[in-house]
Amino acid sequence: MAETEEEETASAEASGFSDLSDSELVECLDLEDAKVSAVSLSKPGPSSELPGKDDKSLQNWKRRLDVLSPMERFHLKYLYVTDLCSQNWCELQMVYGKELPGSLTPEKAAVLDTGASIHLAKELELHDLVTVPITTKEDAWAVKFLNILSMIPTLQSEGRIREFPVFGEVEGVFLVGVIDELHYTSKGELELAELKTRRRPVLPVSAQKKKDYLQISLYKYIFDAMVQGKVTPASLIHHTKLCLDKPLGPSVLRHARQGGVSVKSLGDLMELVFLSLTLSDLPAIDTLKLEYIHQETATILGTEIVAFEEKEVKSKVQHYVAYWMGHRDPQGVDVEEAWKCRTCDYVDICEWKRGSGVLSSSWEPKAKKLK
DNA sequence: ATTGCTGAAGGG
Repeated sequence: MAETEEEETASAEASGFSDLSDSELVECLDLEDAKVSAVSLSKPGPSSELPGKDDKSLQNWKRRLDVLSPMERFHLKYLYVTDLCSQNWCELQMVYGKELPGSLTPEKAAVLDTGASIHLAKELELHDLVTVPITTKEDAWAVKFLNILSMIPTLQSEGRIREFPVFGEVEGVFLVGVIDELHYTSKGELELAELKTRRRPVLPVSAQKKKDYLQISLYKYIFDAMVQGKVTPASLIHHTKLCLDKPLGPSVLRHARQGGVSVKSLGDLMELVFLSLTLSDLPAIDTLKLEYIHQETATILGTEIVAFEEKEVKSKVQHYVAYWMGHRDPQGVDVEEAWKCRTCDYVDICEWKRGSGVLSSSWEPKAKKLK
């Protein structure tokens, strides 16, 4: 389907700041007032501050003042693994990122783009990419499932795959992510390898490493659960609200047939994936490896084998999930990590007030344009 | 829309 010039312009704008609808704007502003307002509504106070006087808009107003959990407020049914990782870096920054999408500085975006194309180049070393047009989220998940169905045998026969999709419940929240690389080592162990490209030719500071540990630990946690049959089709459907009876798009069906998979419905496909995951003799991930390379020169800056600490991962996730479920307010960084604010795009709107003893004058406030 | 929805990761 062809797009007109006008439509393309409109969709480009929609990816930026101006994308906020009226209701979303209200929701943002309500962040701090929500609880107070909810209380004041219970008494028949002066209605002059309410917009409109008829029942309908009053009800609307009330609904918006309801204390919604962040999952509800952002209309999320699941989270990305990298959401929790951003949360690990700075929870408030992550929240601002959700509220004001597309506000990265061009400099940062360029570094991310470089990283993304290095990853893409590595992926293309292993396989070709095929574009499959999709129209529904059911189509999107179907393509993900078809990828899994083709990748599992490839891993078992050739010993290496990249960009393996993972999904599953962790501490009450459903997580979706993509494992950078899985391969068997010479010892026959299944190793997860995560490549991190860096702008400067130096190893990351420990805060960055911790975030990367969390990322690959979550991947292992979810992957292991998948191959152990703990991620069931029922759980997947429950969290994603996929419609099994919605017919798959023609391009998806054609792609499936070309890949030798004869399925008619999404339900069929999910059952096949479940069987393939659990009956292909896939082991749990044995080792977690992080590799840091310099973007410009591809110099290896360092390689780390990370120990999987299940209890630590779980308790971290519990803490993060408490925010998403609305059990606690979001937090900014501790004073010791205030250096992170120096490169934060939201530094000039951030309301995180340092606790004891740090004056805002020592913060060299740096005006940054949000775009 | 009196309403709905998601490529994930990309680096600091």
